[in-house]
Amino acid sequence: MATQKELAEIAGVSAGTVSNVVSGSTRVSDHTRKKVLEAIRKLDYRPNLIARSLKTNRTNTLAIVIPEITNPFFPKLVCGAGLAAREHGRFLIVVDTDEDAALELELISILQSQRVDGILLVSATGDWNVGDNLALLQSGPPILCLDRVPRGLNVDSVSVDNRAAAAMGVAHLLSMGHRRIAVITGPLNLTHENERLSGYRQALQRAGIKTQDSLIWASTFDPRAIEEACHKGLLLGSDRPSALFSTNGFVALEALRSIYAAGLRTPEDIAFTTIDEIAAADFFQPAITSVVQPIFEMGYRAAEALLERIEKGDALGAPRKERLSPKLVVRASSSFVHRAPSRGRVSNEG
Amino acid sequence: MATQKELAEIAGVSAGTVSNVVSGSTRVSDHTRKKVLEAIRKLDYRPNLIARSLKTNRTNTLAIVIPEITNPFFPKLVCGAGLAAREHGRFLIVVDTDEDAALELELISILQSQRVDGILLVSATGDWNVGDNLALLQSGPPILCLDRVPRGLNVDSVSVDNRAAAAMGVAHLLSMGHRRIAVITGPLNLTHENERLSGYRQALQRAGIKTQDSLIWASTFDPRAIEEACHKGLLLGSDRPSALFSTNGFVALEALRSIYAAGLRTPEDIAFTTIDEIAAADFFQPAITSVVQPIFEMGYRAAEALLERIEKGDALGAPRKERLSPKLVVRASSSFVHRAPSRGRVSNEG
DNA sequence: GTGAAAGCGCTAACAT
DNA sequence: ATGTTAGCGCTTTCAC
Repeated sequence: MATQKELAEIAGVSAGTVSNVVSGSTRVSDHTRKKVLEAIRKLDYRPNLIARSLKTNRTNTLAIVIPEITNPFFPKLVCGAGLAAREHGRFLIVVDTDEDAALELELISILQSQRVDGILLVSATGDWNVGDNLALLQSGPPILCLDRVPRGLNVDSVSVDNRAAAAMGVAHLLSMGHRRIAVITGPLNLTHENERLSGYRQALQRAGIKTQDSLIWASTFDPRAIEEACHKGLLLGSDRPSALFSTNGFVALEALRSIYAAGLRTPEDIAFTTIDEIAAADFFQPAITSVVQPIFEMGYRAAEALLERIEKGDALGAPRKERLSPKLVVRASSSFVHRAPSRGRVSNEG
Repeated sequence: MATQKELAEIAGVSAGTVSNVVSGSTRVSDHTRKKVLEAIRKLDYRPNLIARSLKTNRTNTLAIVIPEITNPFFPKLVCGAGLAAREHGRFLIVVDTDEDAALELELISILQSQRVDGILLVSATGDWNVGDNLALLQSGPPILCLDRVPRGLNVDSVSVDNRAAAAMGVAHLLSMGHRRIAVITGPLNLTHENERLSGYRQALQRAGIKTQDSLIWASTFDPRAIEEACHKGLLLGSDRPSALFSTNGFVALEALRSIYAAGLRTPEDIAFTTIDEIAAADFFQPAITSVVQPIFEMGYRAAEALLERIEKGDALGAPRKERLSPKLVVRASSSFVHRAPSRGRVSNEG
């Protein structure tokens, strides 16, 4: 691949002048510019950004690190961040950690070594105080946590008010007349899942209802674990909760699978509400009530905030924790249906 | 951020020795190694990959360029490619073009300037002969086209046998007794969509059935366009096709929306089969018959093939066109149901 | 307006 | 085994 030096020779000018044409920093006469552009065309010249970055100490690149690209939640986040990055003339690269904390650490380290200008992190790690990796993150280009805000990482963050989101959904179920409401969560070592569980407790407490451990189904992102938790919970028979609240879309889809597999219907046998819209949501009959997060906006806003931090650095002051508001979309799955105790039943019919 | 020079000073050795410790190329005595490692820890040193790449002329990075990260098809591709890249010690970055040909070109150009070692391209551009951008792609790091194989880009490619995939699906509908089969496609300027249409024609021809233009619903990736095409086609009343074949998962989901919105059922009112599994497929009642592509494997194989090209270069010979085989998964939506002509009806009931 | 030259951080060939 | 040095391709003073 051609270099500026080669261009300079062909165009009969100095390398510095070529650089001025390419990056447009200094004024160049129309005549020489033309000659240089001609040479560029002839040699298929592409500026070597590696060399430029080494010199200028910036890459014009932002990275977003996500745990699981196949979970439809994250692509939406990426889209928002991508738009903001582009609007600010930056390039956004996406990296997938496969929900693996060790891989996440390695990839972040590479990105830092790559000298990206900043990193948007949706961490698979709930607590960065564990281990001695924290120092690595504190030095280097700015990191902003989005969606998930791990403990021990004192950086900017943009996330949804998770506690309010859950409280909102559970309060809605309460308002529909439900009193025996179960919650199913993802891994509780993740702060946002924890916050959502706490929102569930809060809503019940405000309604004067005592939380029961048997109604808190703490699970993981493993479909089998979710199925197991649901199966156990749904087997309660006439003691079965009248409503189930899921703390995220991935778990929700698996939970619905279990509910249907058990031959139960929403909302007749068990009412259902979840945080996040589930995939192909409009095909569900009846439609699923959801607490909707502004995912795209969260990505967009996060990239904006990260860029501000990059530009201003410490002048921006201490880490800024931004929270966006979710909103409730009421549909049919959360209704209250009077139920005779005897109706409770579990089957494996498809 | 610390440099090797600074490390050298602290450790009381030369910069070259530090480099040897960091990159492990030459043997270093345990004693000096220890001193250097100590300094690395103390200064939070992260090697500057920019500088390394400038020197070594490789970045250890592969890029995958996809048209639309929110379409669940592409994340699966990314996963496969990511695994292969990791297994070969490379870093994979993902870039989204938003199905925009101009943006795609710009992003590829940046990646080339970034000197990634190779690019996996799922192009939004059907024909690279148009315009004068071809030269840009031919020079620079190797590109491999996957899934979609645009015209005019003479590079390695890995894709599915699209013609066979469509022929397989349509042949299945024929075997179920359907004779009047419509097809709905994405944009036909994309070669893979074209190949699939051609597979549809082939299957009908083999069965001795003449294709009718009114049964070929050429659409785009715009949901409204798909809806319109379906609406028009489904309005045919008693003349309505007895089966609909969709050439991809995105279109399929929108088509099903239209079918249901028209108050029709699969397969009773219109049988349905599609290439690709649709999102939340197992929730559809009856389940949707699909021609399934080996998406993950395609991504994996593509990254492998690209790496071979990177290692061996022209020694590998002319561009290699690899085709993977799809397979048919028969479910309930494709059955044949005898239909009284009068049953045809269109409504807007939800 | 243009050219000459230094240097970004690193690797690798060579010298010791 | 370790130090010295040149140079990757670019930007950016500083002269002219």
